[in-house]
Amino acid sequence: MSDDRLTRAADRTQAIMRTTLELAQEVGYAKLSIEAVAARTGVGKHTIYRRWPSKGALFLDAVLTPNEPGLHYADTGDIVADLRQQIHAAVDLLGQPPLGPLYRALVGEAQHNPMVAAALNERFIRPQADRTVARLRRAQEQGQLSSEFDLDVAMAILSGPLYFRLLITQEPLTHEYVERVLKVLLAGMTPRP
Amino acid sequence: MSDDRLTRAADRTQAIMRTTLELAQEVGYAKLSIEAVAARTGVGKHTIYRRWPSKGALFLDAVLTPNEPGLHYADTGDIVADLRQQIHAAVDLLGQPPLGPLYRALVGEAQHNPMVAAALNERFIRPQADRTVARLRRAQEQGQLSSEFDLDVAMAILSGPLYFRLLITQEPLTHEYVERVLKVLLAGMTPRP
Amino acid sequence: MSDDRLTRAADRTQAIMRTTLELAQEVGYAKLSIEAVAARTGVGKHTIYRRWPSKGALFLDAVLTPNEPGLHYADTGDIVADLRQQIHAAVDLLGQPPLGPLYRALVGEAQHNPMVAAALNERFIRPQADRTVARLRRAQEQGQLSSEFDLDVAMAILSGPLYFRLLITQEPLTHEYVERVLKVLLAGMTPRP
Amino acid sequence: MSDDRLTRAADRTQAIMRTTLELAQEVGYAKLSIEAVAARTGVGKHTIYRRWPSKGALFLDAVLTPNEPGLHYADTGDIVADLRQQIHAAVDLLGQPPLGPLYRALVGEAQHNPMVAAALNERFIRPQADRTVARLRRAQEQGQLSSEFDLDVAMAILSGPLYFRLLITQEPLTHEYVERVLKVLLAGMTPRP
DNA sequence: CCATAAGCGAGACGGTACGTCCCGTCTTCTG
DNA sequence: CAGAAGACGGGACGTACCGTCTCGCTTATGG
Repeated sequence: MSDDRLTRAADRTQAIMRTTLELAQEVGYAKLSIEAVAARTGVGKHTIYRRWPSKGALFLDAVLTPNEPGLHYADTGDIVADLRQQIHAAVDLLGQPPLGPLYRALVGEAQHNPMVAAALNERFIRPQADRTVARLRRAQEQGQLSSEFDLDVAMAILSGPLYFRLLITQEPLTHEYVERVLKVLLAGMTPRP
Repeated sequence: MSDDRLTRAADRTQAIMRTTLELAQEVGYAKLSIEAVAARTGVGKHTIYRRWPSKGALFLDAVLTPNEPGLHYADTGDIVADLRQQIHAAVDLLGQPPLGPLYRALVGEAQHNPMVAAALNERFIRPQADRTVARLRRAQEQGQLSSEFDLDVAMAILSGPLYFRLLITQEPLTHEYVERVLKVLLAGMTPRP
Repeated sequence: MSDDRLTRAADRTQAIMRTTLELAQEVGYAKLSIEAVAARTGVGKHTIYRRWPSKGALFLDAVLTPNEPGLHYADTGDIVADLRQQIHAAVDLLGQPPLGPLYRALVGEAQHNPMVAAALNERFIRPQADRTVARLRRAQEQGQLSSEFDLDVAMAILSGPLYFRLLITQEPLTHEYVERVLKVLLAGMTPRP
Repeated sequence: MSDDRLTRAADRTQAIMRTTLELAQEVGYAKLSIEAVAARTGVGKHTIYRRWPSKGALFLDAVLTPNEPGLHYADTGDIVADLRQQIHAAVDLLGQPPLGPLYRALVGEAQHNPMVAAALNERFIRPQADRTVARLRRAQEQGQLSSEFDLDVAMAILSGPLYFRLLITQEPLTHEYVERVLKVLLAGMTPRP
């Protein structure tokens, strides 16, 4: 049956991605090798190359598949509360193992590999950015934000400092930090009386 | 003479770094190899390994040495003008070839290699951050900024969105973009009447 | 109908052998692959493996099937004329393309693959050797050869130098050469007065 | 010292050839792999590829180096005795393990690989053939052979049937067999009264 | 002012992994 | 229901670099 085949193929795909994460956590992305993934999964190398064109593509898939951003963005009616909730969730997700280091490596790889960069954007970055901007726009329409406020930039100000810490200064990503960022953003965000 | 010797050694060091940049621009950092750098420079591999412990360290040196941040931060008395000037300079430097792509690769490498991350911070990121914060502090002391304004976060809000574009969404880095960021930051920055 | 089926099967068998010869002539036996034969014939690999256990067996079949030795050995009554005719025919067959190089490869393969060696003997070598010896025996019985003459060795002296040239020194196989061999053989062959 | 270096290199070369023979005897030439030779010798693959361009070339060297034909051809004054001695020595060498099977494989490889064929001729076949013909010529000059006797063909008649047995019919190579060949050859060789 | 050691180019070396090819087996779907 | 299509685990290919290691050859003082 067709189901069987898909299932079997899917099983292997899953198993390979699982091993990839395992090995990446053990030895780091830099020392990860397709050879080792194949060996540990008990799979021929070709079975991997048939599915992914490069180590980067495999790693991207392995990291993002279990972490596709949820489809909804909380909307309690209170834009500040909603933004706060989201940014803290991001800190929890990216600021610590297991995803943190993997995600850092993924962004690192994206600097060398345009295909990875594009896929990362499409599957992870843009969806979340779009939902954030959409939520902001709703708030603006409801008069919670001044009408000339720059929503795209607001989104970038929420994300940018977080990535700056994560990738550049590599200091620990804390809730306290994003709270401070949020506070500054809010200062310029709320409609002046 | 000792001078000669140092000069000779320095010459080689310079030559190797020059070749490294050349090759990195031709084939990209990922395909750069110490073997190729040695061959093109006309130097034994050992001569490279004697100076740098890894490809990452060599690349970092090659990229940063000609781009150490200047020692001063403009201070015209007008904090807004000064910040604007700096951020536009950063866009000019990082937002286009030749440095742009190299710098992206360098940050990418820093995600896999803690030594590179540390050196990048020490030689490039922190000095500039410190000077920015110092300039902000001066402005605050002069009453141009509200006294409870969060200077570290302000600096991160200037840099973060820039890096977010450069590394994550990989859209072109424009002056118009940083101008918009600056505008939002200023909204929360100036002392409220 | 059963006829159809057999015909269909035979067609495929023929087609596979034809492709095998084609490819062997194009790329040489060493680079011949069952994969390529299957692909070019438009046949599943399994269809080949169902018929032949190995590349060697397939190649043997492909080479020998159109070249099974004829059933008769000329008998004009003149043993010298008959031997001469046969040996020149052998030179024409094996000493030049298309069969020459294929046959050399086949003998080469026989050195690694006992099954091929056995089949080669059974289908090609022994039949011809037997007929040669039989023809010699008839001549001996008719008094054209001295009675204590060693017929098996005579056969080997006719074939051996030919194979020596073909396989070992790899000089061109000429009619002049076998003529000289024949002359020496005849010197020890004819009954001394 | 230069000696050290040469010695070191020669040591490795020797070790690799030794392992090659070992493995060839264990698994056969067909299943011999450069990978396995490298692994068992404790040597990088490149160290083998640096010395030999192919498995065939390596194998040829490994087989022939310890078996270069001696420089002399016995000359007791009795051409028959000398030929007999040589041909029996050949049977002893090629007709049984360890060299027999290896040599068969080598000739097999020569059918696919012109470089191997050429080297085999140059290092093993031609030297012996030349010495045999030279010995025959001496005998002819001394009147032991009829003056119009075909020396090249005589040599081929000594070697050919031996190779015919070894490579084609693959029957055991016995002293009795070559003795019978010799006898027929002698019949046409000696000057007729 | 020469002996000596340090730096150097060259590149061999044991390794690891690459990405590809083909093996022979197995499964699926189609004509 | 035989056969094409091709996925699969496996093994080897030949290549590219890794980082370490001699090896002779400058060359430039320091005894």
